[in-house]
Amino acid sequence: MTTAQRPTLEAVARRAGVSRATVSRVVNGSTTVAEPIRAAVHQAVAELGYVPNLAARSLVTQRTDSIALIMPEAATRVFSDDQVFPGIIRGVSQELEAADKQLVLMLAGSPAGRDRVERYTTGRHVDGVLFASLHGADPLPARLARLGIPVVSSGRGLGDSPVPYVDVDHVGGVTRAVRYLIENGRRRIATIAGPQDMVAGIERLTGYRDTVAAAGLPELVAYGDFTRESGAAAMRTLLTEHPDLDAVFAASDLMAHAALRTLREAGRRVPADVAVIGFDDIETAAYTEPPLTTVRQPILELGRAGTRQVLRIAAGETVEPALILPTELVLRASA
Amino acid sequence: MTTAQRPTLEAVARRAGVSRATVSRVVNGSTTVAEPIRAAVHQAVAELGYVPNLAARSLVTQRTDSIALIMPEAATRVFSDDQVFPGIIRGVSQELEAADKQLVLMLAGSPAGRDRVERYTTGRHVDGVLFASLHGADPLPARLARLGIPVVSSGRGLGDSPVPYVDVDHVGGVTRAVRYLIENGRRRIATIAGPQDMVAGIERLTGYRDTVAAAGLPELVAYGDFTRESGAAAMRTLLTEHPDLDAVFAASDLMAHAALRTLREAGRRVPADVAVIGFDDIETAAYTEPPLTTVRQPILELGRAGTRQVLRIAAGETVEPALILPTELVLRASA
DNA sequence: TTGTATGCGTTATCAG
DNA sequence: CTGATAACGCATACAA
Repeated sequence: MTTAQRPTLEAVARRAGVSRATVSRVVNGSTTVAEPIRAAVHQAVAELGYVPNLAARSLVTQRTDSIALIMPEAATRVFSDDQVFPGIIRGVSQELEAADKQLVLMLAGSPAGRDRVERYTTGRHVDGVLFASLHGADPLPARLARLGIPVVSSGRGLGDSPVPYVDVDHVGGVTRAVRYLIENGRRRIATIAGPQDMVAGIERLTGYRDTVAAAGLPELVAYGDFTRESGAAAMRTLLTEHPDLDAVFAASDLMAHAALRTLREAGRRVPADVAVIGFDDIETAAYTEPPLTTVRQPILELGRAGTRQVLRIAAGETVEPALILPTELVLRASA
Repeated sequence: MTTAQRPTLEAVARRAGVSRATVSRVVNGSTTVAEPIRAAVHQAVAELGYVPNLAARSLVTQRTDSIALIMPEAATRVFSDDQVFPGIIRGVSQELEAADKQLVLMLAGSPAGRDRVERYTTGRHVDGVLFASLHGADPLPARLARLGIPVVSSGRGLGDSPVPYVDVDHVGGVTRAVRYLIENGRRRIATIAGPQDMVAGIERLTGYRDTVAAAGLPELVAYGDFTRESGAAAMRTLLTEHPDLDAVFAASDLMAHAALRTLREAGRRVPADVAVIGFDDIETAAYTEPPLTTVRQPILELGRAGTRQVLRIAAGETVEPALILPTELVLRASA
């Protein structure tokens, strides 16, 4: 069933009494076609319900008008209640819509997924590739770039790769947050760090370390992986090891949210006893109890900027090897 | 730059000293190839870094090995902090990964976006289409189906369309929730209804209406659009119009979350003064203050089931016109 | 301005 | 089991 034989250029040409080439010109908006002929072709197209076969077109034009967004991350992780990935997707989507390109979303958590991604992109099914949420020193971006595929990374990867990237100012944001805590008299400032195989995790920890060290304060560190569960566990650890802490900087809002609850369960008042600052400024941050003071990163813009870079490379332009977007401390009630 | 001329079947064939046909057989895993030749071809493929051109393959096979997920919804809406869309994407993604197909995500909020979607899908760039979050009586699914494109809707659309769908048991879930409130002595039960241009909004309201009516209780209704802001506004309206209400059923967890906060701001204790039940069971529900009692819908499974149906249709099988997944009342502290 | 002819890279049909 | 060869549907250089 299905597959009601679709009309081809040839069919339209016969119906309109012209050649295939002419139909092709009309369909692609060439201006060098006489008005009456153009009208006849348009009518034939409408009558037959002709739609160009994109595979055939790609074959000759060498373009697909679609861009891949690759997240080397299990789907589970990408779509937890973390707003970061959705935000990036949204930014990418906006920018592609403006450019009239299609978004091909590829989650590459498993090894099989990574294979698929590689086959698909190297198979020239997309005009460019945007990576997001790189772990460790992933060799895939550089490999694709070497094959001549336009590729950009949204959020820097580990190691030095020749792939252009867009990222936010992690260190700057964290520094402002920790300084704010210090200025408000906090002296036992702990941190719930993010995963240390990601630049975001590493740099946010660096920002914390440098700032407390500069103030002559001790380092109180526990590790999480940006999720709520890991944040709760890390907060419990911190409370056990450093019961006298008076502030916590969490490397993600989800971990901060969990810390808030864990602190309350432990009988600590926020911010009276312990001040809490997060990182991200996801929507939920305004609805926690108390509302969360946090470092806002321009997630949407991260996706948009990355996409613009890919499109520019695909168009043959050259782009800046790095683009850093600003972060900002958003004051609410938790610190 | 870029475009380092990619090797073709032809090149591999020359290098291996065989014909194109043979290379094609090896690449596609045909068993009718002598072992030494197969080895030679594999080596040539590896040496040249050959990757099949997917457009060319599609052109002849009439398949693309990719499925489109269409959300007729502005990106802003899809990726707010609502967990529903991400959950569906995740389910679809899992199922497609298992089937070794690619996911093409299409947000079609704007009219231009809808055009793109139509061109792209009718252009045979995908083997099938899954719709999610239909508004009103969207004619697009039926139109695509008429063109012979395998299409399924995840979440039913309004009006009677011949398109197969997968949905959850909205009415059943809401009925259980409202009955639970009644059994616990609540008598002034209000609802914050969802958008009435969506089946999910309509049916959840219906479930509420039927259940309170059957118990001889009054209908106290305010409307929202599933978002937090709309939930807060609706809650304020309800408090003004029915200050004596003792329970609220909100048609989404986000609206329930906002209701929780609005009630607290109004000096009402939850659940002592007012019981609150939501719908969805997003992750945040377990972290609200107090933790939210809610109707869980199997979001992930909604995506997975829909995807399986599309794949089956694309494989030439016929599928059930409707598939209804169960919902479940999850008791926490808010009711 | 329009038509003709060719090629894009594969797969599939047929002989051999 | 392998190799020619013909589609697949379109865009474009070139000719008219």
